[in-house]
Amino acid sequence: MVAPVIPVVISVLTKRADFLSANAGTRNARAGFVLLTRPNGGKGIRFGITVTKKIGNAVVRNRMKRRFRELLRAALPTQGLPDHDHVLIGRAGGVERDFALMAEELTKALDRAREGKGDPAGGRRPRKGNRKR
RNA sequence: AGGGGGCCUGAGGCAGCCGCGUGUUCGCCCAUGCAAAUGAGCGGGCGCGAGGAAAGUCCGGGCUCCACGAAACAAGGGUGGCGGGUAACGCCCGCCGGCGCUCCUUCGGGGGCGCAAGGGAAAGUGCCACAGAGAGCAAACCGCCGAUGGCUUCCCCGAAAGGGGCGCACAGGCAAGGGUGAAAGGGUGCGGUAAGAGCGCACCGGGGCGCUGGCAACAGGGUUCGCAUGGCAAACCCCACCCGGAGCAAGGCCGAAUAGGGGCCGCGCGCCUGCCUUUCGGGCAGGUAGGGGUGUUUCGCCCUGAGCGGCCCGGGUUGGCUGCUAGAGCGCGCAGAGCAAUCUGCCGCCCAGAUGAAUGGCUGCUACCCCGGAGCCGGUCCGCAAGGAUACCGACCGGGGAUACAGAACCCGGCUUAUGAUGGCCCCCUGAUA
Repeated sequence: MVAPVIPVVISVLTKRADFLSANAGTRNARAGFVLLTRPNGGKGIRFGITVTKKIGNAVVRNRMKRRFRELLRAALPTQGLPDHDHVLIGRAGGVERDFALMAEELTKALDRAREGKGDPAGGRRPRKGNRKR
């Protein structure tokens, strides 16, 4: 049996199925991002980042992903939920949002997730905007 | 100096802390192994780490697989002045002809800049809207003429017949001018004529045939023809030349849960009833023997009832590895050839290989622009000097602003499109003349 020097092992989500299942987890939305958390059955702390094409072109999306990685790198070893998948979904407000501000927001979102609280149950408001205008 | 335009360059730099991808090297540890070694992980050192467009995916190639005997033809697609460059191109360079603008002119022409898909229209078909009288074997609306023929209440001559004149615009002639149009059957001028017309002449333009120069596109000049034989080929078409298709999700390899397929071996494939079928025989349904599970066994219950077990083989889904970066490579290196594109030789260099996809976070200094300040500094100005002044320039201090377009995804050569600041060069216009 290997005795790990660093107890916290952080790995990256690479399978589409992992992202889809994370969708069913706890959901905490902030101005710049949405945090999804879901227990993964003893696979350690894992994270993933999703930025859709709606956010911008490739340069904007890559920059957002790099900043999110930096946020998670700083926060997960101490504040991450053990044996959970963490998925950050980029929102339009997070493109040039102040880094320190987003770090605070991530801390608060992780705190709420640890308490098991998410945004209102169901998470799916009745869709607006489908009406004919 | 100000304004406008074009081309090129350029794509901020340095440092600190934390962090990422990859290559290499060292160390530690783990797995397999007698060992050598191999593989995985962690840590340290060192090297490298997005673009001029990485973009759009519009052309041309390399590479890979598929198809194919060679070649030709057909079909389909593409290209289209000439020469050169190139691996190749629809790209690039040079030249030729055309058109536009502008300047000069001895009015013949010449210079500069720019634009363009620039083979063939007497091989054929088709089209030419609207406007206009007429648009393709031309036509006659306004107009001009009315010589010739015709008419004439007028005038003149004449005795009359008749003749002449002024007229009319009926026949007729004309296509200069007006008008329409993208385009109206060469242009300008003179002659000519009733009016006109290549009707005649001069020059220009054009067609045919030689000549000279040029590799050629073509140019020059000669001679001849008065010269209707539009435009569109980016409508079909004809001619010449080029092209097999698909793409790194190409292609190759590895392992193999589960389900299904094939082969071999071992055991089993029995019996009864009903139905179908042309036969040897076979098929279907039900039951039963048998087999399996539960259970210590009997009994019972459930499943199965013609297959069960073992070994091997190839294919699919998902995943991993590979292809994957040293090349038509790069160099504001040098020399040579060329007007140039580019090529040749020598020298130097190694410059991303990610795959939910590596460049980020925080901070300081500096670089660009604008505003303000202080006269401690250098110009500058005042003064003989000591010294003073601060409109302007630089340096200094303080504050503010701007930092674009955009992220490799197998790799090259182009094209197109996007793009903020800084330089450099050139052109045009206006103003000035130190």
